Amino acid sequence: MPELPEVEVVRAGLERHVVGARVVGVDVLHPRPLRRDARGPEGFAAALTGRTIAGARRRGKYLWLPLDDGDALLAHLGMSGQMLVQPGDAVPEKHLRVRLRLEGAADARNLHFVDQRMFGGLSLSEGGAALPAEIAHIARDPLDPDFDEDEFAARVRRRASGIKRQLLDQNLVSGVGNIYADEALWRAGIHGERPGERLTRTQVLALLGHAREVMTDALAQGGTSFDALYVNVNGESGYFDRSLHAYGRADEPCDRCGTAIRRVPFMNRSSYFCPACQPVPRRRRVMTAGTAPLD
DNA sequence: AGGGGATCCTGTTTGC
DNA sequence: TGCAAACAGGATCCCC
Repeated sequence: MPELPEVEVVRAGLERHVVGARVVGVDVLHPRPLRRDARGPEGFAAALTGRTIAGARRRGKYLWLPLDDGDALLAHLGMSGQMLVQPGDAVPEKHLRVRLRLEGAADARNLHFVDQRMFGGLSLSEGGAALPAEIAHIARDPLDPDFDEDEFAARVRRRASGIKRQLLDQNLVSGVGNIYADEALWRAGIHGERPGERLTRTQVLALLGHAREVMTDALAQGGTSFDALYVNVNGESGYFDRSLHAYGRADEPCDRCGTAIRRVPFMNRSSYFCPACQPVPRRRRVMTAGTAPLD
């Protein structure tokens, strides 16, 4: 599942392989990944044809390719999206959804948007070269030098919402997904259901530091594919096998204290945590039906 | 307004 | 063996 490190690997690969290329044709094999583009599949294809890719940028889990005229091709990988740079005669992947035929870059090939589950997508953003308006609401990510830690801590501490939900709120901080959220919380020794307003500023900043660290570590390992011909991301960076302490480790011993890692449902997915290192917050007293209200 | 749950997708895994 | 349910989850939408 592409979170920030995986998307950054893709961005770097695109920068290397497709910047300078001109789009000479667009083949739309499935309309769904273009649902965010008001032009529709045909309009998207027509509008993109003839443009030249001028760069490759990223914010959080979004990436965009600025075009030479100030517009941008905006992309999100969703959960299963891939951007593959392929030779012109490549056999289409099973889940190939959109193919950009390229010409003119140093090693011009075709760019394939492959996405099994199609939570991801592409769109053409008018005037979006610097920052697409469609993602203006997405916060900076922890690896962005302009990320404002003080503001982040202040906002988190103003909300009653659980800290994991806040970590996943792309309006507060971007790039963190379910996996790295659990890992950062494990490293910080904080339970994801702790209300933001009950954390100290120091705790929030430490947690943010752990999130940054776990993503930097993953990036360092995923970075080995920078030189690969194909820009690829499928969540199998190798990082997952070696370095995860919490995510996906239900019933396995905690690497820090040996207590069995627990899995609980969370937002239609799962949260993993160590019940000893990350104690479940005590519920505040709730009025029960039989309790007389205070006068 | 903030909080929290539902929804979209498809392929794989698990369970009866 | 076969079918159905559960599961994976980023972003958005909707209701309270």
